[in-house]
Amino acid sequence: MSRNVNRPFSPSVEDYVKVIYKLQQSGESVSTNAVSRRMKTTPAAASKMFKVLADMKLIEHTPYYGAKLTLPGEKVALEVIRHHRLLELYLHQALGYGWDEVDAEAEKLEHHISEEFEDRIDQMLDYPKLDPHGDPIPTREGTIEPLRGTSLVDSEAGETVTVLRVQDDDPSALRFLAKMGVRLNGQIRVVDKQPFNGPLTLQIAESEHTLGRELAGQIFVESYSEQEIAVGGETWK
Amino acid sequence: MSRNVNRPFSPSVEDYVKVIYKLQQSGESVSTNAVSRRMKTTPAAASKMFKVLADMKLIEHTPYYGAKLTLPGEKVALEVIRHHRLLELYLHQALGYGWDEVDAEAEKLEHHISEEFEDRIDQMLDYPKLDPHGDPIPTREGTIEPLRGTSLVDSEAGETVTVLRVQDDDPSALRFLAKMGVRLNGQIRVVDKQPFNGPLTLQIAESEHTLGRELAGQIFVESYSEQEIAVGGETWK
DNA sequence: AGTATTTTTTGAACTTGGTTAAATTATAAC
DNA sequence: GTTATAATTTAACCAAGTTCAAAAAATACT
Repeated sequence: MSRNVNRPFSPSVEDYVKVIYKLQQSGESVSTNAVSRRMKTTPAAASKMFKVLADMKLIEHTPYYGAKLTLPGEKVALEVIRHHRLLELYLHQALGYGWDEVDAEAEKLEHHISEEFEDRIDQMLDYPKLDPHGDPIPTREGTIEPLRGTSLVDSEAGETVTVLRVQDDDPSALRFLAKMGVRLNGQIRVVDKQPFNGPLTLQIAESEHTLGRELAGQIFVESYSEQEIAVGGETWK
Repeated sequence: MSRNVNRPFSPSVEDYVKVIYKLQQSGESVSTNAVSRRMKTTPAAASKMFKVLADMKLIEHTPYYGAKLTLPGEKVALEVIRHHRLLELYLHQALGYGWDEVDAEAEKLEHHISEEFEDRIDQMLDYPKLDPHGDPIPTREGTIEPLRGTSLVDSEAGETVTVLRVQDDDPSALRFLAKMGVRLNGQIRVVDKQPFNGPLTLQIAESEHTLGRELAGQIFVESYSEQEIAVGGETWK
């Protein structure tokens, strides 16, 4: 196993690359605007950083159009994301952190752990494949499984689905959903779906709840029949 | 417990304060030179930083003479040291890090863990009092027990002593001592002590070893009879 | 005491990552 | 197709933390 033993990139560079990676999953080319919004800086800062990243060959940047990661850039992003998701799972499993707490702590630590630390918690967790929100953990080698599930908003009334993944960025949303009974690998029956972008009525465990389109969009599911065995992230506080 | 919930100091400031704390344990006033040597920067950088720290009221600095921590400065230092030593012990106990490996990893993480993390590993470790090298772990409240033991070089031939503490800065020295059988809370019999700053002959477990004054100076012991129960850091890889 | 040496501080300059305001380019609207 | 608007980049500047070289102060030497 060789792999970049010394990560020569600053936390800031790592963060930009990570954000670009996530943004380019949805749309093709990534704009300075989109990046700066996510990073809570100004577009000017992102624009400058794009130049730095382009010099480092981590992105290809066509001025006024946007950027996309190079192969090395993608490797860097996946290494950071690997750290993040391993840390999330570790904090959850080993230290009892809640669903909603892991993201913030992992965010701070992801740039500062050694490969040694990464390997040890990976081993401790028995080489997990998913983080506590159902996101795939990249491999050491820099590969990653595709995101699983389709959005709950696309399910039809009457369907019963299994929760595979939940958007992890907003702690209060996570707490809200958890309180409602939403669990990874748990079942949800779509009782009703109001038209005109109205809320969904869901049956979770024994009780019924209504949920707005926005939050429902953050839950990714598969039809109940086609389940597989989940490998990680299946325990809860 | 209130305690400074947001640590508003940069990693750099925290590091300087920590180094000053350690240096002022031996000599009274701490010089920019001594600090810069430890931090592997230039005296100019330390001199600049002394001014910053003085403005922050973390140190009192008399130009051309030296500096010492204020009470708030000491609190900051002890908080950082608490993080460091808790992390060392956690890495050792929970993740199987070796004696010699914990310092470097803790060094990187100490500035980036939350109070939440600190509390959780503290609890996980059952509120330990000593780190894996026998150094006392400061309390949340910013107090610390005095360093235990007297240097092995001051022991006389014929004495049998218990190892209470070992200097932690040099990993290769730690590996060397570990290979020789030096263990926290282990016994050492001083068989002989050559004059003219010559080496000591030690009996550790069944075998005899010779050890130079320099390394012997890094081992802190107490006379075998006056032992107490050690509360933390007593297990080994 | 007076000079030489060492230590400490200061000043100018650089790097990284940020801001605000102005200029530039793309996109949308009529 | 010109014009208005929105997005992007550039320019000038700030702050933290560093370096190197020079100046200033303390210490040591004889």
